[in-house]
Amino acid sequence: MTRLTDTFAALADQTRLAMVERMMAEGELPAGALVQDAHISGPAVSRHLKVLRNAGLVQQRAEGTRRLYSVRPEALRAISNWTMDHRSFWQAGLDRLEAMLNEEDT
Amino acid sequence: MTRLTDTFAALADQTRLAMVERMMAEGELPAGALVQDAHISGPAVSRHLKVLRNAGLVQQRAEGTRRLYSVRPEALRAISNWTMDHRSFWQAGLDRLEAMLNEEDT
DNA sequence: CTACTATTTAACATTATTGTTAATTAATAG
DNA sequence: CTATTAATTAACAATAATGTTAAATAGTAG
Repeated sequence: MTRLTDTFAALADQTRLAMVERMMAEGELPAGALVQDAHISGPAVSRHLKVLRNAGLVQQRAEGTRRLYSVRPEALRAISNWTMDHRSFWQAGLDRLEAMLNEEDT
Repeated sequence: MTRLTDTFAALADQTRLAMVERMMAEGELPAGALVQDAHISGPAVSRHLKVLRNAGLVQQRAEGTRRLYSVRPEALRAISNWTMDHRSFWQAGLDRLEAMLNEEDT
């Protein structure tokens, strides 16, 4: 199991957070596509991906010479669970959350 | 506004995460009380508190010679909001979340 | 096999982070 | 004023993180 601090550490960097958000929005992406957006070198991106992978935040799949990366939902769920575990602390009342739920879905 | 990456960075350390969790559970605590639990020196704890403060995760209040620290709910809410913003990605169905809500509250 | 493309690993420099002990600041007690 | 308690800042060492360029690895094409 990945420790929560490792998950947080993986997201404690603008470049990595942006990569993760992009993957969540666009789905699986090859390393090369992620290099385009990041204003850093390929090797740097490659290592950021390694960090994300070691933290269990993304998974890798090979397709020919490409490496396709995608976010692992479990990792995000772990964060969500943690905030939920402490919901009583930061949430004044249930109203806000319920409103959010009712708003977006259906 | 604190950047989300700063919030994650603040929680990317076992010592700090433990301190935050303890403050959420027990409420406002003097720096000294946090030193007890952490197996590191006072100055080290002091700097961890500074990191948490700079990240907007905790707030400080003076009472005599003591410094009372407490977690800022907004910070936790920011994380929760982020996971919620990407809920559609990590959440298979609404079932799980709704179950959680109905379970703990009334 | 050679060349080309995609990506990672290696080697290295720079800057951040974290811990320690010693010194400083600040409030209160006598 | 001096001593005591609470906590922080200073100075320093050790380790980790991040970026760069050059080299290596691995498919695919001809």
